[in-house]
Amino acid sequence: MSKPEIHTMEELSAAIGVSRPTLSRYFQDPSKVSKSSVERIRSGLEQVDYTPNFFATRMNRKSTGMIGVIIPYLNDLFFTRLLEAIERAAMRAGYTVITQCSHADPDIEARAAETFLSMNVDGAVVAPLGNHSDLKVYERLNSRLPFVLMDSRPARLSQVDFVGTDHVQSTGIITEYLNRVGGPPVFLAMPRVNFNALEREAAYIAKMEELGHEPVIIGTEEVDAGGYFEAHGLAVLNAYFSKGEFINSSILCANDRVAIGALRAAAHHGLEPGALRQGGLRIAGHDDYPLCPFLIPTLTTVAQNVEAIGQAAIDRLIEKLRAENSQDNQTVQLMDGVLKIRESA
Amino acid sequence: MSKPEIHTMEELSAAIGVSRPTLSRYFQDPSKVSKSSVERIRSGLEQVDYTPNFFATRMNRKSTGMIGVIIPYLNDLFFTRLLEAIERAAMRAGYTVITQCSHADPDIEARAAETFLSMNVDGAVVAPLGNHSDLKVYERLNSRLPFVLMDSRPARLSQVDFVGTDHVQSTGIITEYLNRVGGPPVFLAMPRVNFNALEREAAYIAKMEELGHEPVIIGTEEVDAGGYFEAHGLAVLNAYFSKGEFINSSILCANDRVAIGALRAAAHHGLEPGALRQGGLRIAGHDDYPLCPFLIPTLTTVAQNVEAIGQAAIDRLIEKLRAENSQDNQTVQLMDGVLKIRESA
DNA sequence: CAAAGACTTTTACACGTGTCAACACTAGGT
DNA sequence: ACCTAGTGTTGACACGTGTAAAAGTCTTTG
Repeated sequence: MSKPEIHTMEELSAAIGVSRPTLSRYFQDPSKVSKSSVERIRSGLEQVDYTPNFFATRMNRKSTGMIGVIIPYLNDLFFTRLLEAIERAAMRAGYTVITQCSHADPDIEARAAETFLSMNVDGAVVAPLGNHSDLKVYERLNSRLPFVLMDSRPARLSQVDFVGTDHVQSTGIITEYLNRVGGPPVFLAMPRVNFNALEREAAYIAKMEELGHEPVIIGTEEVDAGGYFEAHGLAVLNAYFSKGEFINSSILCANDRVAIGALRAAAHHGLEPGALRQGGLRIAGHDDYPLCPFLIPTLTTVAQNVEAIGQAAIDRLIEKLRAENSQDNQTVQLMDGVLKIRESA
Repeated sequence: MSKPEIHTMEELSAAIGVSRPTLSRYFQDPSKVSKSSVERIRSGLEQVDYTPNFFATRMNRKSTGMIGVIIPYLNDLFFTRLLEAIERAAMRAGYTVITQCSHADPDIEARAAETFLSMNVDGAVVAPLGNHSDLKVYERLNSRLPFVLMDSRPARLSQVDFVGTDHVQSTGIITEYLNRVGGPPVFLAMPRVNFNALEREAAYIAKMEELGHEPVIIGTEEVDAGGYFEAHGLAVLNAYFSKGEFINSSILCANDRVAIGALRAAAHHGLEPGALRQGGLRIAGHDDYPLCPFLIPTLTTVAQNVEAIGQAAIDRLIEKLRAENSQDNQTVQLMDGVLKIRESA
């Protein structure tokens, strides 16, 4: 571009004849400057190429206007939906989101937390890694910042705000549904990489006992799935189907990605899971992964209210950082899951 | 934690009896400080809670060690794979990646670019939004920073480095394959939201003419798909299948997400696309979306070498920012696609 | 024992902007 | 023309760290 580059407010001040502090106030809130100055500055800015330095502006402000978010994986549409919900909510509230992905590595997660602290973010929202994460990282963030945990909750962490799905409810309704339409379901677990895996397992067991049935859990063993839940579901069920087991069962998968593998295993063995088959194979999932309506058959599942979880996490965070000194109590918000009945069960 | 918090190097200097400039050098490169001091600092740091202020450290350094990345969508596993590849490559090279998602909004994309400029990032990598993006944004970044475009390339943008897939080659080999095993394929287009959509269309047409066949393109019309490629493919093919059209054709989808919708449409009409059917319906995609091996049937496609694209983008960027003053020429790197033959075609 | 060398510390200034108190200015009313 | 109120501007200091030159200290070498 042909516009001359200007790098500091000082230069800009000299160029358009308005004092530097006035410019500073203009960039923060134009209404704090007289109309005549606003006009002069605005027309001046059209002649030159200038944007305030990001670091200098954040350095000695009380608030940086930034919220740090840590997500465990990116290659999972559930987390990307959650992230989008959070970014939208934060944007509406006027905050900038800085995202870090821990890539399933506790060291990276810890490093990201330190980065947020050194950046003086106004608050942090974290979706925990799971078993492998270092709880001290969360405690440290919680003690120094407005902090909210979401999606999955470490059992032994108290005094930390949490927003997520009520897995007792969500897993409960789908267990009940499967039991009603197809008999007592089997639970196809996923590798216990996060706390939700265990919560859903426990919720399944509780509901089954309430219904007077024996819980049956498969797939807890490690399978070489390369970190892909789909491959895990596929490998586990392939093994059982090959032996002729669970061919006519209702199978509740720990999440939709596992269920995608399960559907594939069924197809591979010529089985057609579905609600229309009387007494036959049924497969259901959990989460309402965006692809569910496009699978073959379309996947019955329980939807997590991702949008609400993201919004609530940001709402709670902002509530905390507005009332910094009030020592309010721990808040736990659990959203209900919604049954999505489709073809597969 | 019980460790006393220290907020400035000055305080730290007083606390452990080492001068502040020495501390500054220690944090940048411990080898620039004598062993005795290193030992003293290290043991001192274990007694207190201190991390250097992120903004202050970046403010008057020549290099911020940060690379800005802009991605159009998050809810697409292709882009998340690309992002992961980039993050890994950047991390290996010692750079911190700042990611911004433009959410398919050119205004957000432009704002993200300005943010990067105001942060003095060392370089920027952008996957363009597509038709709607403002080319001036890229030109501006390119004129002020080491800059690399990836994945999709605006036709009218010259003098900008690019890394992506050679769609003439990739679309060519799958067109040829389909033609060989199932007769001349139809091209199921996707909404022309990005430049790759057009490049693949053109490559398909060229290959068909080379083979002496009439190209047939469907699905260019807007369908109300809510931004989901899967829904687009489903809606378009549902309409044709209902009329009995293309029921025995080879269908090349513009990408795998469209193909997922296409598979669903086939299933909905009781059709079974697959290589094993002589002369029947075949469906293929493009990209090698991670779910391809789990679809029913598993999806034949052309794999983009995502890992290589990410690595090459970072390599090129670093090459540029190391040799800032050398006015080297534009570099365009096109990676070959690899045919992935599975069940669907 | 003195001189050279290797570090370290000190001193001083710089980065670009926020912030507040003190100041200058304009407009309105008498 | 004068005073006051109100608003806008300016000067001065602050934020936390990087950086370079000068001065200091200590160890090693002749």
